[in-house]
Amino acid sequence: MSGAPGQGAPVDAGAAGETRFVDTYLLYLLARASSVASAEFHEEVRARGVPVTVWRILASLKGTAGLTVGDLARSCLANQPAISKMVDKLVIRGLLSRQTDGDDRRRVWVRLTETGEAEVDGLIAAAERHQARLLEAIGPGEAEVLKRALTLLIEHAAPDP
Amino acid sequence: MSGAPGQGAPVDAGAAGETRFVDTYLLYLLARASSVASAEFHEEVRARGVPVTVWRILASLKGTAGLTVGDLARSCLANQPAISKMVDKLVIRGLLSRQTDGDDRRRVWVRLTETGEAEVDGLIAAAERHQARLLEAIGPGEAEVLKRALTLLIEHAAPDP
DNA sequence: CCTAAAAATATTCCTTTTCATATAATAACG
DNA sequence: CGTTATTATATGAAAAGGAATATTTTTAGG
Repeated sequence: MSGAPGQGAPVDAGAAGETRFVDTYLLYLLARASSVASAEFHEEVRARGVPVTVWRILASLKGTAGLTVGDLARSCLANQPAISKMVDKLVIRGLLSRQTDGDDRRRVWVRLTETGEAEVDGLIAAAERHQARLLEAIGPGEAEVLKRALTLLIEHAAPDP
Repeated sequence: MSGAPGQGAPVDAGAAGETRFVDTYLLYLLARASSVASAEFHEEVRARGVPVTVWRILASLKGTAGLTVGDLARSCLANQPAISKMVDKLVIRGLLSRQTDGDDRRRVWVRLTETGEAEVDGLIAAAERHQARLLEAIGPGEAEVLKRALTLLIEHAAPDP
């Protein structure tokens, strides 16, 4: 008696008539693009035993002389408490160091240790290889168009605080 | 914008002229654009007492005759167990219904109830208002360029199963 | 100065997500 | 057909994340 839904064939995921609101919704398109473009590389990162959040923390610090906890959180697109806790663990694991600022003792500088540098260097090399493949797949011209449009969007959507 | 992460410009890298790897990394630019562009509206959604995951579930179902749990999870860019559990709660709250497929009893169809439809209609109206403002801010031509580039990226990065 | 407000980080509590696996049903194949 | 593989969803323990708040330090105002 448990009939099939709607008697006729119900929708499958998105094969037929895409009349859903979300399919024309810019924020969804953005989220989806980010998700699918990152999926493959994030898989590779996890396969190396590195959670994506950790990758973001390490990558954000690379090329800096250290970031405060708050700036690090913003760079990781994450909340401050989440980063605070994750930094704890990475300090324990020897990848990061913490140091209270000398002038303003509320602030805490987070830096890569030698071990952390080595770890992130390998990850960045992998990221660059992946990005090269991705850019080749979509074409360099298209990549430039995309980057420019994204930058413009970021500027318009997020006025500097 | 109390709890919303991810706004703002690239973090100060310290010495002038220094450029971090992430600041030229396409996947980071994408994640940041998505985060920044969504932050304001997600704040509005949460202010209505709706977690973002719930918004995604409801919005994904709108305009369909139901989705299976797996398809719903993919549409929400989330894991299957997470969606399975959240659907549980929304069924209890009367926003969704579950029904096992008649032909293939492994599959479970998830649908909006009348209450769920009413809830999502209000959210979608808000989303459309927000999107209109966003598109106006970046300009309609730019929006088209962006949508086209994102669609292309999705097609190239996501091999359809 | 002294006190009130603001800022940066840490902490607490609770919800959600994740990872791995269990369960159940269908498909495939000899 | 019976057995093995595969697919879809659910479940359970552990980790992560988020909202609210505490703590410490600095800044501002009178």
